[in-house]
Amino acid sequence: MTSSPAATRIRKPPAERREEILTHAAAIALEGGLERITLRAVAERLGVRPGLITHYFPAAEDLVIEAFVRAAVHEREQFFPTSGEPLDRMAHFIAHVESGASTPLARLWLNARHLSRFSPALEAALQEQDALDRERLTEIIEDGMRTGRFPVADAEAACIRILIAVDGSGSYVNSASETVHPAQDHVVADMAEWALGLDPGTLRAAVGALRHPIG
Amino acid sequence: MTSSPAATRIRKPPAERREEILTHAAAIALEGGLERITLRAVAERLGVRPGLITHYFPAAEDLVIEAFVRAAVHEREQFFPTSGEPLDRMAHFIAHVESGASTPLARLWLNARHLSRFSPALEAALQEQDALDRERLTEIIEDGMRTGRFPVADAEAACIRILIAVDGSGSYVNSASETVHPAQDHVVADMAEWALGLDPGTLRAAVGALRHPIG
DNA sequence: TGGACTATTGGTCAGTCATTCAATAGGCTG
DNA sequence: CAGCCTATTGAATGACTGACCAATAGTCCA
Repeated sequence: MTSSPAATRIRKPPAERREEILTHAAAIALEGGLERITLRAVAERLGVRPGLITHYFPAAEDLVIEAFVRAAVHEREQFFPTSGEPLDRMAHFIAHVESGASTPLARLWLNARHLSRFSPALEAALQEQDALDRERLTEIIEDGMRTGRFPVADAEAACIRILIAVDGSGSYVNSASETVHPAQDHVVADMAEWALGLDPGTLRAAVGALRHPIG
Repeated sequence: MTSSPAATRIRKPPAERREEILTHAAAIALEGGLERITLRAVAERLGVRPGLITHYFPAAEDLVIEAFVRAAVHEREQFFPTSGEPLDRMAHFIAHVESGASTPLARLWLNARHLSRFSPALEAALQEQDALDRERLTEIIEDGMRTGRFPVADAEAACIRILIAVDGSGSYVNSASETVHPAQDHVVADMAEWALGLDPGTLRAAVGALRHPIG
């Protein structure tokens, strides 16, 4: 539509072009899955010839991995607020998961978790990103423990339990059907309450308060 | 090894051949993943020409789906014991998951959950199998509720919570590294205790008793 | 302004995949 | 034992994929 069939060749500084490629590859991965990141698909989106992608990423697998990392890093910012009370930060995290806003990311993780079976390099990248998530979440929990807000004793154990709840409910992200049971919608909040030693309903209330702020 | 290069052509009754194809396809899926089910791969395993597979499965996708179902159905029997006290049956289920015996199946489910993104037919089959698992597990829970062994009120909610724990811990099945935290090894038992309203340690003990029976 | 560096192109190649179809031959039935 | 039915083969096709490489042309610098 926009460009003429034989568009004039545009030459960009390597760093910028590489950036551009990664951005579009990450977008493709989020939209359609990591296996849709092909030299041709990325090239077409950029209005460029496939050979150019090979020039920047001699091994296509590396592009896939870097695109995954980029998407994971970028989306993480949506999850973890930088400041606030530990309970609110936890509620924010859970609200983001339960709202469905994290669906594309959940799909991507499911995708990567499976694909890592065939690619040790992707597996390594995935574990690194996993560790970063654990770090962030553990921080929040430790904050809450310091202030006495979270009665739990072992922050890492709680973190792992919460993340397993997140991954577990994220398993169904590709199942189109409606929720099987109402409990499913709030599993993460419920399990987090249990994992953190909070009174039942504490987190659900905090999550609700986030959605309908009073003041 | 066994067959001569130009083996004589063996003609089998269609039902038997079809069965054979499905069995080998399911084996391939369990070993290397659903995407390894190719006409050529299956044919080679059977000592047969690819065209024959097409003859029985005109659309390759159907073979993949049926192979997945076959593997899922077959493996389910390993999970759910037919008789015994509800607590023991639950413990058996959890022991099977936590022992690592279910690893190949967990990999397969992860695989199918991701692939179902691209195939509505696979997605339907997957949901059907999912429902069967829920049914089996819910039965056990309802049994335990009837006898007063499980204090929980909502069997389906408990079932969903337990399965989410299973799927959540199954997410890491392709991550080669050792366990990050000891809590990870027993998440399913711990979460199940919580979901069923059992005293902490009840299920862990029951699982342990299964592994080291006294009498 | 001219020249060098290299980003970009265009084309090729080998590999994998599913699908299609006419020809072949195994084994049951009359 | 002859003949039919169809399970099975062999080969070709087209659509993908990543990788490779020589030719081309932007853009910056001397």
